[in-house]
Amino acid sequence: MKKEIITLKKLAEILNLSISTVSRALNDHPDISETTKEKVKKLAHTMHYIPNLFAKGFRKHRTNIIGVIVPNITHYFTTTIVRGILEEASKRGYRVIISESNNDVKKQTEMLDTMIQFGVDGILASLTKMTRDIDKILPTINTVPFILFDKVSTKIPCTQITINDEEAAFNAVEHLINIGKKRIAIIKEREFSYNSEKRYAGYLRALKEHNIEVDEKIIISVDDISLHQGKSMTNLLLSFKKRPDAIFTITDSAAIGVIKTLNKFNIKIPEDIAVVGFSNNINSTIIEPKLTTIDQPGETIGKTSVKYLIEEIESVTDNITNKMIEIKGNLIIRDSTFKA
Amino acid sequence: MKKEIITLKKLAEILNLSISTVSRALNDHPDISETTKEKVKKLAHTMHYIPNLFAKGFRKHRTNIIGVIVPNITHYFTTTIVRGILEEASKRGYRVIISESNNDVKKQTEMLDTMIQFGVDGILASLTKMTRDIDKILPTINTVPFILFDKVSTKIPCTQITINDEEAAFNAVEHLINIGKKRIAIIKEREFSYNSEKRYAGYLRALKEHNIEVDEKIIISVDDISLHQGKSMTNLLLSFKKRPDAIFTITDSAAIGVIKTLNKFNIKIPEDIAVVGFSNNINSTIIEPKLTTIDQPGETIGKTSVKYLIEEIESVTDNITNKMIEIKGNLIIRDSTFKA
DNA sequence: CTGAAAGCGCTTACAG
DNA sequence: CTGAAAGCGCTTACAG
Repeated sequence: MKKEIITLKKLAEILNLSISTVSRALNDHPDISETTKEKVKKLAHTMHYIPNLFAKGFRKHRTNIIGVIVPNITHYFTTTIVRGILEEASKRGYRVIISESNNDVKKQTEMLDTMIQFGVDGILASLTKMTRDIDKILPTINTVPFILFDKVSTKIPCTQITINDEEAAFNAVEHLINIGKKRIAIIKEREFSYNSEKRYAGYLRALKEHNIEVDEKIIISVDDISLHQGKSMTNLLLSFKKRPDAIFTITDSAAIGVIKTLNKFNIKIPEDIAVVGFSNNINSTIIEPKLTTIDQPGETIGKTSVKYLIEEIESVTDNITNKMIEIKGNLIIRDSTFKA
Repeated sequence: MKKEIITLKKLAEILNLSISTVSRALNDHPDISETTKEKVKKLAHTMHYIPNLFAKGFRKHRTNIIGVIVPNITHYFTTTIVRGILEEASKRGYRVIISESNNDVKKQTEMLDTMIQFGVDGILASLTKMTRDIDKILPTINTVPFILFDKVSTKIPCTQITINDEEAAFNAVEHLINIGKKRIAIIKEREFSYNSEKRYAGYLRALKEHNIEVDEKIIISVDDISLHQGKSMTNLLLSFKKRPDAIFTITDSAAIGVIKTLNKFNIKIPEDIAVVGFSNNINSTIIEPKLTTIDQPGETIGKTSVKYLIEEIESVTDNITNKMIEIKGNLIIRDSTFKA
């Protein structure tokens, strides 16, 4: 079933040229005459010559493969990043190998090792939730160009690409203030997470700049920021004597849980309680009322990550300065905060 | 910054052994004495020897890479398949390279070529919507083991893995009949699509087996089966004198459009009109009422595809019989058809 | 049980 | 402008 494989050697034999010349002709080496080049290229074309990229990569100590690790490939936002990565990588002649850590730190470490062993030219990683033992990751950073995106950690010395969490959250909360809300609750993550902390910081700054007192009671921290937690925390918030008039959650899924619960109790959104999420999931327009949220430009994050990674890979010098890149997220105002 | 690379040669020098012996020791060749093996393995371990898989693959004419092509990586169902593929492939020692065709036939062809050129051991593909010119795909099938999943085409002679579209649709429609519905509309795709046709066939069979007359008026075909089309086709259906009492759509997104429109007109679901989708998207539990639908076990489809592909890759004989594998989807009954 | 040697398909200094 | 040769890191028939 296998077709005969055409190699440089075969072409050389047919053309009565040396392998070196054929190789150089195909690579447009300036030393080779135009006539020879044409001859060689023509034959290569008609015989459907396909260079063996493995031999090439092996020879050049380069594989042109980028390794990508994500915690969960089924998250919509992640897939938009992946799309950006695939597009930019393929445009620049790189292939992409993807692994999913399933938020398992051990798996993540294994995958990093496997990728190194496999000979990827560089790695793009989004960390698992609980990546505390940075020790396991540091060795790989020193082996191969390494960049973090989305779920990052300042403890790891490398270039990191995130959304402008703090500023975007600030804008979201300021929007709530602008529509007249004065008692704004936040639902965030309890465990330290870069994104959650930044968004919380943005929340605090917005309140401060608008002289709104911070009330610890309506700052809710949960272990697992999910639709389910959004529901139960809303129940909690509704049980307070002084109910909030707006709820900002650091993810859309939690925000959807909030809306579902408010709907259940026939609480008017946004009049009684406004809701803002973060991510612009596909779900955010399925729920009624549609959710005001921050659109995270996943494709841009993916493309940018690839750009910086390839820069490191192809850089001739070894002294790379680590950068913190923030991609702008945009507030999308929908019915959950605004009544047309 | 690059660490020194340990090779077989280096190990051999240190141990005063030949490269061949070291290689064999590491690969547990029976000829090598236990003492030597131990010595070699110990040093390899302490020196963190990592075999160069590219050299290995190059030597053995095998890359242990599987190429995967999907039309749209952001679709939830696709990501669950991808998850299954990644898991099964990694378990069997294969890496996965993913490409997204964006439903562009030309891109799809290019990607197939690139993958072949890159030397993947086999390809797993889900086709673009309009893959009519099979000619472009046939050459690759003859070059490398090739399997289709999800979006398949009977015109291509290869093993194909799909959900049991016909049967699942039959079950869905029979369920509607069982809850007392007698005038069941279907929203399907106009252009020939394997999945759509199969689901339509299941619909017809269910009506037939229950002696319900087929009414062409409520068999709606659209170009693009989307939420938006779900909405407009519902408007159309509602304009009929004889309205349907149930709507079966061949995708969840269309079904969600249906529900949104019915909600808008305060039509009771499921009492006045019941709704069934197909896929079990995440969205199907966000919408109210929650959507009855067919759960497609994406992970199983992914794993099964990998299983059959690797079987072909590692098969010694060339005569492989093409199989049509159907993975069972399960009807998930929710509020859009059932009132507890 | 171990080693020398060939070879996978390519690139590239070196020589002419 | 072209060629012979070395070498990337590994495996494996062949020989001893």
